[in-house]
Amino acid sequence: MQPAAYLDKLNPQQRRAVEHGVSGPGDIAGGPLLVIAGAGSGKTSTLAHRVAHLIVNGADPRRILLLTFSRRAAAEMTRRVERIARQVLGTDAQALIEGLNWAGTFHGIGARLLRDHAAQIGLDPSFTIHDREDSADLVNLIRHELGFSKTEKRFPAKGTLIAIYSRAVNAEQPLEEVIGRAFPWCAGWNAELKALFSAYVEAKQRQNVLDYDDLLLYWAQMMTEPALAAAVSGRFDHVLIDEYQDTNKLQASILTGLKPDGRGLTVVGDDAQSIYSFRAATVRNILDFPGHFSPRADTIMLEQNYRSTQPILAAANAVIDFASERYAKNLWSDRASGERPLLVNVRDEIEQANFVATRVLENREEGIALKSQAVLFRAAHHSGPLEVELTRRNIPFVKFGGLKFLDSAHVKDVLAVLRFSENPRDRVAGFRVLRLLSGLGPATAGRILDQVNEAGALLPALEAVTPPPRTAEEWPPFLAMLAELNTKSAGWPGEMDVVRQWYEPHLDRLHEDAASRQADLVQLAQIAGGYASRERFLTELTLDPPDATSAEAGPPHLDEDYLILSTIHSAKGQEWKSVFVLNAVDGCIPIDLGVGTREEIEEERRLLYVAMTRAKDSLHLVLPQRFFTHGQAARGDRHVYAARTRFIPPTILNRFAATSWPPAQPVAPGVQAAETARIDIGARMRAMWK
DNA sequence: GTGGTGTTTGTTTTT
DNA sequence: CAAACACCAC
Repeated sequence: MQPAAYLDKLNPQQRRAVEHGVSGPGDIAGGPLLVIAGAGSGKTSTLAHRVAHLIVNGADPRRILLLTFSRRAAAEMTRRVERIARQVLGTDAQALIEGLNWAGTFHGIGARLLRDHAAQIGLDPSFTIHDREDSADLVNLIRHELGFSKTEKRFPAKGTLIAIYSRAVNAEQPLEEVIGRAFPWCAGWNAELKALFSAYVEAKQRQNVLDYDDLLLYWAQMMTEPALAAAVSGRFDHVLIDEYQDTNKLQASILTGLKPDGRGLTVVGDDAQSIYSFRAATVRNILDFPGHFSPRADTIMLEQNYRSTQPILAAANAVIDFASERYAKNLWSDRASGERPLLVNVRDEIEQANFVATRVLENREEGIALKSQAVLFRAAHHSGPLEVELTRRNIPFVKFGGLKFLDSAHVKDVLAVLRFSENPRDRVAGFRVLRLLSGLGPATAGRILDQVNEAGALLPALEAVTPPPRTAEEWPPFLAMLAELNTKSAGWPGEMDVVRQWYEPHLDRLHEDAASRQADLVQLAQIAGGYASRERFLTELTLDPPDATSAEAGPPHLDEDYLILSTIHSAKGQEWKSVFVLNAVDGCIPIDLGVGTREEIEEERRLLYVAMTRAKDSLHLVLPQRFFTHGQAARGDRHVYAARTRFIPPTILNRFAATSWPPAQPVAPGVQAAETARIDIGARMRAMWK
């Protein structure tokens, strides 16, 4: 074997990271390693090379745990590992990489480990998983049961409650501290909150459901029990974690349990890109990592940026230079260019949409595919006017982030039926399903679920129920459907069709726009076909929902070209030739809700940094000057004026070029308005013949 | 108890 | 401006 020729194109730092602890074939157990990887510094490539290098030197891929931030990232990583390994090992690589099946998110891997070890921790392996909304629904149920919905002073709403609970769990902080620091307006309810959370935990256990936090919490608890900890840790020789800056204390505890002495442990991340503190992620994890071990973990910095041109990087660096605490690093690029990032002033969001659509098409004429361009924004609804404009101009786009189609009522209904069948004790699912029947409200549903619970089995209990008179007609088909699911005769994904067939008349009755919702369900059935079983489908869909509406639509879309729309959060780890950042104004970046504490503002600053560093060749920040306020008639004129984001103060304006759009014209305002109108009508006339 | 109607509220990012 | 909530008629 040619010694490590495949490592030749790595720079010295990357190469050190890849070879850390690997002395030669068979001798590959190194101490803990921290890689601080600046934006665009080849982080994914370095991690993939390291995994491949370990395997090439004899590591057993079945005993490598690779924790990533999303399943998409895990798939991408696996693909790259395979490509690298194939260069060295030829066709043998295929079989080896198939063994690399412990790659996924903390939550996904947690779910697998918990099912594997369910018996040892008193868990029924058929547990179902509640997403955030299900958890909130269950909390709400308890909130009512305990009488907190009728308090004299307003009691926190379900969303707030689950947020408090989740933060306490993930930050490993006592309730008092969480409320004091993050939810000061909820102070004074400590005793009530404790009672409520205690009831919530009991309810989850009775119903055999786990929420997102439980997947981590149970895993962490397993690691505190020596025998179990040994069993779990013993599965893995190497543990590698990507995006470590976005992990929380609970996740760090899991790692400590897995690899107490740090041998075989590699974490990679960039403190400057930490943007998930609302999920209790703490940059302290990455800052304090080296000191957790003795001797200290080795730290390697990747500072050469291969992605962006020098002017883009200089502007991004200027923005992040104001950050208060971080690993000092000096990101540099040798991709020269004369083009500074552009600050584009536009009149309002309508003009912003106009500008972006126009520039995107111009870029496309110059040979930059739509797919190589992205529009990024702070909040999902910021892209609303742009989506209208893109549709009008027939520019295809795919949107990442924001509302998923899994959140729509009809999709949740169908999933609830499957979940109820899988785990009859799942009360949130059962409640939702029963209430689909006409004449059956919350009271009756609650009573029926109590009976199911007592009987311990779904079908016998339901057969014994006398439904209310108005439900009588719909009851037998309902039971027949559940019975068919129970026999598993339809197989998977056949069961999906069984449910859809039963659901169709209810859909027609409940929703005006039944037809378009029916189309969504066809798509859901198609997605279902991609999973091996009902259990895997339900679990993985909850933990890794399709992140774009048309992302899973299948092959027909693959060769089409489309523009990327994405929240900044969902843009993590990605790059495009041309990037547009919408609403680079105070109130949007930073978002007006996020300026409460200094930490929140710092995180907003990092968000802008992440957005800017996605761009390879061209970067536009768009600044609408007026925003029309909500809560007025469609053509109302109430508006507010916005200022340039505070993260680009006058002192660093020289890193940018500024312009206005549409370009100023030497005509009177009245004439200009008339011109705008004429263009608009012309477009409509042309559209008539499309 | 259910389901329809009118009123109020609160509004980010996601595993 | 949508969803949660309160209220009222069957």
